[in-house]
Amino acid sequence: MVRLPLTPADVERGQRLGALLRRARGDRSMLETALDARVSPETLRKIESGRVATPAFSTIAAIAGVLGLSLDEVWAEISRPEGARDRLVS
Amino acid sequence: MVRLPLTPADVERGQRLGALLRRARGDRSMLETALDARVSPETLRKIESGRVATPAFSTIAAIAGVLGLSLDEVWAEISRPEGARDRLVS
DNA sequence: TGTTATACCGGTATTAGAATCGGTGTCATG
DNA sequence: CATGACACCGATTCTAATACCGGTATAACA
Repeated sequence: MVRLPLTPADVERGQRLGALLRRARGDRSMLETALDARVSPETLRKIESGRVATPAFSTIAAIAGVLGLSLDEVWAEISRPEGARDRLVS
Repeated sequence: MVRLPLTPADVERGQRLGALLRRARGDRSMLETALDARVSPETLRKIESGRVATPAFSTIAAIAGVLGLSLDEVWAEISRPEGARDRLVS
């Protein structure tokens, strides 16, 4: 294998990331947020909808900067499914 | 255009990111660090040598986690070239 | 109604990240 | 000297991120 396909864990983490960003955006315009972060509105929409599982570090950093989010907190949130519902393979 | 090529600014930021990670790794083994972060040793080497300009958020988060780095501080360091006054490891 | 603005979606194009392989250099230790 | 363990490099493979396009839907408003 050369470029491993996304694992289900990757996909789920991407969905949590998207949901988090959408919540944090609140009632702000998606268009304005994307332009402020200097990313394409399509890219922001795909990330928010969970269709981009592993976006670039710089992309997330730019969006988080616009939304006033801490990258450390974002990572902590999405890497452990909140609610402490750890359903890993035992 | 469809997928914009990397800008010189992207490349330079990638190089700063790599240099920062390498300094933070200190005398730790590159192999051990990569395995702990669950990334390929080649990937870590490419990021440290600045040959991967825009790595994935999850990749950097995993490496930073192993090295005990704050993602917010990493981003702050590499996104402003002027403040390149890194006196972490001398 | 028609217009405007935003969000959403499928399809597509193109670059780039992530990983493997094979080989080289080095340094320690047997 | 030989061997083993890392680090490094170039080439290659293959998937995924980013972005643009055309179209649809919806709501606000003149």
